[in-house]
Amino acid sequence: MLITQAPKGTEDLLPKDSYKWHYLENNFKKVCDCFGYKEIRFPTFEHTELFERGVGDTTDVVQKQMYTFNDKGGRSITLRPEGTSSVCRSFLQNNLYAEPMPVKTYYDIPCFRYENKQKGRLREFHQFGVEVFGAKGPSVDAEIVSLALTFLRNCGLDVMSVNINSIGCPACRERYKEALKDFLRPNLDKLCSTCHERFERNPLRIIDCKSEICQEAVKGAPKLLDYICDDCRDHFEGFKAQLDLLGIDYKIDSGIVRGLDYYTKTVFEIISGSFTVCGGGRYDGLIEEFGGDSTPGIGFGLGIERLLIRLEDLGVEIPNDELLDLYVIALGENAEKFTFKLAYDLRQQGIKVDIDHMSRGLKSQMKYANKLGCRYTAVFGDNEIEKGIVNIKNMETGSQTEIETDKIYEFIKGDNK
RNA sequence: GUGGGUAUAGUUCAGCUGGUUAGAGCGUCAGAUUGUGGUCCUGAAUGUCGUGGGUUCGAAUCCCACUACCCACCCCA
Repeated sequence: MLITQAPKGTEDLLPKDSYKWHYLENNFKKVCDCFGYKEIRFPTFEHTELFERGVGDTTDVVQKQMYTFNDKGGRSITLRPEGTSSVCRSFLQNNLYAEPMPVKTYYDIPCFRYENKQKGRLREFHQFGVEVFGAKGPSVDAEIVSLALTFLRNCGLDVMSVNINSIGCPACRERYKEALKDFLRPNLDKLCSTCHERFERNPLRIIDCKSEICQEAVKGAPKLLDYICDDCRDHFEGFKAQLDLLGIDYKIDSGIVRGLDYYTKTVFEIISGSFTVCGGGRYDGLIEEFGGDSTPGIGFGLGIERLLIRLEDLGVEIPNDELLDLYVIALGENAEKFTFKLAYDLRQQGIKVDIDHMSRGLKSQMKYANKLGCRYTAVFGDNEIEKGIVNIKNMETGSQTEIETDKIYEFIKGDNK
């Protein structure tokens, strides 16, 4: 049983669906290219400590969701739960800080988190991401949001909202935490048990607790935005101004806290339906945390599976541009040999051609061609081979054109434009 | 990790309060007078009824465990 069952929370990508992924991947690369981002690739696993330090060892991700094991050399290794930590590590290891700033990168990776499977939530999931280093002004913040939106819109996603917030720098957060605790303290006993525990350790989380009691207790609580320092405030105002400049609609959602420790100042989410399709923010202290010189950074992660689910729910058709140009049908043994060679020659020239491998009848081959989806079919029997002339059928219109066999390449190429 | 639901052909599902050879649509394959697909018509194949155990003369149907999926919490992409 186990051998015919993929591990929980993993999914196969089947041949009939792969074009969808290719479409999104190509689209993302193209958009990143237009925005001046270059691809970075890095290992699937890292030293466990990288994520403990980067993501934060009090976060859920690190505490209970990591795939961690000891390798044969006794090193503690973890399958990456996210991309940012690795990119920062690579930035330092490869001296990318010596390159012209800002350094703008993108990636397309699988990530791993051990948690309960649900729709749009897998143990191995895939994300597109972007990370920028060295630019501290708010225009980069707006740039990556606009990049994500451009990509999503190009994919056909039009139902979504952009929610933004600022969680300030560590200094403002400390001040705010104290204010929040002062506000909640009188009602401390009324909070739900988890929030009771959170009170000292991570009071910010109480704000978006779903329990009704806590929602009630949080009403009228001080807002983080009112406690951020002048520098953080200026940055946030600048961020909003840049979004306005681009005509991007957004909502300020003071509830966005994000579960990864490294975020500072800007945080944002792009929501569609019930999913956070894209989430990210600024992490100005992370490179320093890893031992580098203070370098601002910002990025986002975008869930591919979630995006695909949303596109499907909304009835958005992903175009399939991987269809065959030509399906060649052979009648009889002679023709099979002839078309096998013909297909090979056309394939050498870059035409997408397929042929029958089952020795089926004409009708079956036509049906097969139709199901595969192809632009043209050509039927070869002894007649065609002898005369060197064949009928090419346009599968969309049903019309046929008589052409010389050695003109097939020109015919299809000419039509490709 | 916690709570609830579901599990029947490739797929979506039907199968009444346990009773003989478990059904349908879609899909697949093959035909429709030996050279042209998509519509229509005809026919065929396919299930240890999620896995293991129990109750019973008898279980797809009732009970338990396990596994997977779905939903909520938690968290996040």
